[in-house]
Amino acid sequence: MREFKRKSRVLLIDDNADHLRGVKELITLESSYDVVGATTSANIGINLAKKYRPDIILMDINMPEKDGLQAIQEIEKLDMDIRVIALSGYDDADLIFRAMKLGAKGYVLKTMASAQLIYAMDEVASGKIYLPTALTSRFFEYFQRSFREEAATTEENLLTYLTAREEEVLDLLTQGNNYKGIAGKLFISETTVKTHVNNIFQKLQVNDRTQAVLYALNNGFAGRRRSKMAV
Amino acid sequence: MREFKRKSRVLLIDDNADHLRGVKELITLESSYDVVGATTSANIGINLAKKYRPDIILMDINMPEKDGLQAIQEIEKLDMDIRVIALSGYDDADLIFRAMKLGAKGYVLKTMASAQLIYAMDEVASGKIYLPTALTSRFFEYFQRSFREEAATTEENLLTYLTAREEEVLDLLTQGNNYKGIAGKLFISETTVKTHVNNIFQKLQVNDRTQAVLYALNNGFAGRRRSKMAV
DNA sequence: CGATATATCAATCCAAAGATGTAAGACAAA
DNA sequence: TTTGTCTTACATCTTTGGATTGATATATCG
Repeated sequence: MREFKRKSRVLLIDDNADHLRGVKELITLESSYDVVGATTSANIGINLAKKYRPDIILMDINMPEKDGLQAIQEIEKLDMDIRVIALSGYDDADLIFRAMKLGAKGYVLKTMASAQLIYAMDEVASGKIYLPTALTSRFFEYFQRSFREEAATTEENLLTYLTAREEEVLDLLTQGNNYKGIAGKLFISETTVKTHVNNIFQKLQVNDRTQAVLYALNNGFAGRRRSKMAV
Repeated sequence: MREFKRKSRVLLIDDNADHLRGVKELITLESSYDVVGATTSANIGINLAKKYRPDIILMDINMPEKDGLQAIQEIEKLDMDIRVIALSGYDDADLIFRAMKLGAKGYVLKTMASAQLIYAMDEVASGKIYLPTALTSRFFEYFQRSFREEAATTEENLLTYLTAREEEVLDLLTQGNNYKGIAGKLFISETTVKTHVNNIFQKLQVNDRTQAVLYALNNGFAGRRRSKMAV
């Protein structure tokens, strides 16, 4: 089956013309890839991508004119099943993290052996996501650090002092309910809700419902709302 | 230098006694590791960890009594530089994601060759984070999917209708300020703030400040507050 | 058993928040 | 210049929210 697979079509985007030429030659030597375009401009590259619908894009992400990361984002938005491999001169954890977050299917250093680039392309062409082991380690260090910081602040958590009922009330607060709404949903009177809410304020050491909601969300109160990580 | 390195101390936690014994034998055969403990109970394991301070823990994460993930979390909280490698029978993306998020330094399938387990231990002992390539791919698929969904919902965003000043006001709202606080910080009168806030309510189609804040936080309003991903 | 914690409800009272309408000055685009 | 948007500001009125005090019923725990 493998020998009948059609060649994968590759688009190259790299503002360094020399490097662009080098990579192009390297890939053209590989019988399993066709270079359908090569440009030093991210914007032109995006247009070429729309036009030629390559299978894979090798994208330099350290470009002055337009940020390669932004270009990745725009290409992903097209939702055309174009797989982007980020090329970079730096093994900066933050860069790796952001590239992968934006949907890059691989991240390869320019200093790496050409065999590794081809291997990455093979893996990505077959639908996998490829990160060199060393970069995977870096990625995870960054990834875990961002959660360790969270965990640290979650240590002493005023939320633990809330009773079960108070948690229910707080949960409804974090959904934007007012007293009447909460009372209706819990089948209790509005004044009872007021009592609970006031007790919550005392325990969380806040002055109003907005602050209570913010405290809850910033301190691991799930509230069935999925959240995010800043880019 | 390598031959002078002291043996790494390993603690095994696996509720399956047979598997526990097998792994113990396997590791004892390796000259570079000492098994300092082996237990079928997560709780006992945590206590052993405190007592013997192993370098590495191999932790089964599919245990009925106590969740292995929770055990990882507790061990990480100890902050004793104990490196946990998750052992699991399943290559479930969500399990991998949560284990790594909680600080596991590796994730190895029980079905994998023993050589791979030893390799993972070698890598982790040397300070790296190790995930088999296949699992790395799974992890990233999960990782990227969680962001794609975000991007999708952020498409049509009522926040874009806000003026610059309104965004400033909303930002202060998401920090728990009341009218007086916002007026003071922006050097404008309280009535002006009221005007802005009311306009914000109209544009975001909400009824009160809490709902406005929730809308902002759930729709990519950065608000200089780092956020999280639910476990 | 008595002490304590929780959940329920009510009556006040004051402050804060929200709705609505109006309007003036700045500024940019048509 | 005119038009429109944005920012500022005020007055008025209604509703909601928050603080406080006190009361009752029901568990749970020692």
